[in-house]
Amino acid sequence: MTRTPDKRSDILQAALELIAERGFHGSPMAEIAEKAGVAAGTIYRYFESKDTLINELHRELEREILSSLQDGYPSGKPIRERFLFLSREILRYFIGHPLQFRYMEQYFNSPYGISRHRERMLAKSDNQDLLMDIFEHGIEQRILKELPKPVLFSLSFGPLITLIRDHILGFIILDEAMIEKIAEACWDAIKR
Amino acid sequence: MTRTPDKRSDILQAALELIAERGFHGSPMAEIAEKAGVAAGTIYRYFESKDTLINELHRELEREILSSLQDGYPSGKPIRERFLFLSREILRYFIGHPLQFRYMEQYFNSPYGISRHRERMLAKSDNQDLLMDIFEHGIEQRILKELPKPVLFSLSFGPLITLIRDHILGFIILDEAMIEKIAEACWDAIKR
DNA sequence: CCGGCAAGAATGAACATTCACTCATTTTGG
DNA sequence: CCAAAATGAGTGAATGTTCATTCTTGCCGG
Repeated sequence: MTRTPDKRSDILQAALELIAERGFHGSPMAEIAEKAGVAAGTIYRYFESKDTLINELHRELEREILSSLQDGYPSGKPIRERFLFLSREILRYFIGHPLQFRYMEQYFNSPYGISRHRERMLAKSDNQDLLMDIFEHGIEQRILKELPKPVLFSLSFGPLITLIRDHILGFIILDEAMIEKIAEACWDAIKR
Repeated sequence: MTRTPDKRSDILQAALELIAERGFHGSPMAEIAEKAGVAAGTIYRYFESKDTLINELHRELEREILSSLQDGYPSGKPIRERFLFLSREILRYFIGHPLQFRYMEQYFNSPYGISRHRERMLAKSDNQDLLMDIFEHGIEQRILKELPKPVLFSLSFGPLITLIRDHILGFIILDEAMIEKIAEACWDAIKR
């Protein structure tokens, strides 16, 4: 852990690294503190509890990922192209950020993530969700299959999650050519 | 918990129910024992440790699921039909067995499952794997996309996992008509 | 048919450990 | 020189596991 003047960031970074590779329960506060180059008690000056730390870290990662996806997004282009852009970018982002992926996975497979998921699904207006927009218009224009949006979502992103995990665990290698083929296969799943 | 003469089964059943809904860490041995109508120490007459209990439960569930998938499998029929059969059956099985699904999910997102996954991926001959057979012949006969088998696997089963979870959490409802459409969408993802 | 008895099964209180969190004390920096 | 920041030993609760003790069962000699 390289010490910086910003202890809060050090703590978040240490938590990310530890939790990504050992899970929430394999990451005691004492160890996070040590990795961050900070005393155990210090964490509680920046985060109310372990739960708070975990949730705030999730929020920060989510923000980073969303902003990375918006970067270079071809708003004006056809639906197919926009969809392929997002699929490719998600694959690339997580392949380049395995810790973030492992953390998010842990998070979503825990009580934290499930309640968060619940909030999102029941939320009236889902902020600026690029994907929902694609699905909405894609169905209207008869380009996409006429399925509920959560189903379209699962068809396109379910495989990506599984594949990224297998890549990170070293079972397969996703190079650029493979990424392209996968994005297109996902498109085939949802297109009419 | 209904008491039966078979304490081992009682313990496994209690563990399944508790862990499925609260996770490994929300399920202390004392509580599993109580739910099984057994004293804490008794569990250790049947299972060496909590880890052993968790792994043996996984094995039993896996056996049940596999045997359920083999039941009625249309061996002689064309590849497309066999694939659709498996997709539908997996959806149906887990929709009818939500505890089993939640348990398996917990398991695969834990150190237990990751090492198990590793074993499987590196195993030479994967016993009688119906799916790998479909992929193998599908590629040969130019029916399926020419992609590595793990990729075909993710494309077909990644979405199912996500969808089953959303169904169990109550976010969507998968009826028979929807199951059919989903299985066909998965087929579109892998077919040439 | 009975009474006692040995062996396995079951019990649950006690133990050791782990871990999130606290707080009296020390260090830092302006 | 003092207020805010940081420290880390200490605390109490939770939990996996053990084991001395109790209970159950089935057998056997009388």
